[in-house]
Amino acid sequence: MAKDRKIDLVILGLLSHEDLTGYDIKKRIDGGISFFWKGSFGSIYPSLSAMERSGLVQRLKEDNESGREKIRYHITKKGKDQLRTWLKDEKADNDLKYETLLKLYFGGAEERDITLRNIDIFEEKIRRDIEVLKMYKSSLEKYLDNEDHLYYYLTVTFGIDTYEAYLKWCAKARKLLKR
Amino acid sequence: MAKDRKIDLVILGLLSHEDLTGYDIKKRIDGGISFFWKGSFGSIYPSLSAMERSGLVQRLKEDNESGREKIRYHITKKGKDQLRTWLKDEKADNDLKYETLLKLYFGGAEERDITLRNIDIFEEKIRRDIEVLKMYKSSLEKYLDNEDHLYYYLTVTFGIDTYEAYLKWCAKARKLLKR
DNA sequence: ATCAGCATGTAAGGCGTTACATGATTCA
DNA sequence: TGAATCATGTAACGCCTTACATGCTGAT
Repeated sequence: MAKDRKIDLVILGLLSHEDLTGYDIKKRIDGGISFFWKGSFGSIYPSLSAMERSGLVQRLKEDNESGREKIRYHITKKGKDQLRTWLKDEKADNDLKYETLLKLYFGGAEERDITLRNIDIFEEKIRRDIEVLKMYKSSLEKYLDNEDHLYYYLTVTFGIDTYEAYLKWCAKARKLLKR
Repeated sequence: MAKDRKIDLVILGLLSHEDLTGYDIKKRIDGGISFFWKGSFGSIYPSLSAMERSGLVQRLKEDNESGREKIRYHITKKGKDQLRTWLKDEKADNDLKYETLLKLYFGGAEERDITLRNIDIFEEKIRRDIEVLKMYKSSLEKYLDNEDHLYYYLTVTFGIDTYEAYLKWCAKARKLLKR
């Protein structure tokens, strides 16, 4: 039952780049990292409150121009230390749940057409997603001398490379199933 | 809050191949499908009880040779229908959580050596896992005329192909980071 | 005026893990 | 005789999602 709220680390990581509101954090997660991590408001806001209580992040007093409620957070020294401790920790679980592969594995319970259709759907989704990643890639390529951008770039190329492997596999699988 | 216990489908899928005990099911999950799905006793046994109550699976009366407690389950007609309905359902969420990529993305908070080390660890794990997959592959190749084996084979090649893409990416990433 | 997007948060509940509890059997 | 494996199950608890609740702001 070790405390293992990965969302905390995601938030600390994002805050190590810039000060952000909970809403901003959600947008950052939905943007560049959503293909390998997800997060909802229902986990972000409680995490921010908890981390504020334990001194990992700080509320910034906004020059409340409007009166609109908006809480921007800043990472503290303690928060940065926690982030670095996690980065240095050698264990990392990559927890993959491919429902598509599950359906493929149990495909024998239905007609082949069903499996072929499921592969098509998977492929279509990947084709759409890879386009987005390629756009990210080309905009990141221009600033590889920026340290952070280099890291973003590497995650994006990871995505593109694996997605391309998926697409090649789809073609092979289709061929095998159509025989 | 839609009921969405995927473990139920995993179990129904496995039972569509053969009658199994809860313990057997755990072994099957840890074997061929663990690289894309996981499951623990704490979810398997409650799922079996629930599915028995709703008539998706049936206990088999063992010719209790020994007296040793052992409950083998059989999938019912209703269970098979549920499995097929799921296979035909076009939505499939492939939920990937790569903690390694998260650490990579936030790598800027530490020295490059840390990131390089994390890539090494990732690569070592993949190299080990790909060997296992290749063994599965070569034993499955002999029986591709068997419908079920064809499906197992396809999931295994999916794993091998993507893992090979990971390995290529590791080399590229290392090169970029060492400049 | 209306609607999309900005912005924060809570409540209920589902899913799943880890740890625990228990005991039989097989094999060295 | 002791360890590994077979075998079933429960309890506690953690994490997260979905849905709900609320209200402001900016653009059309």
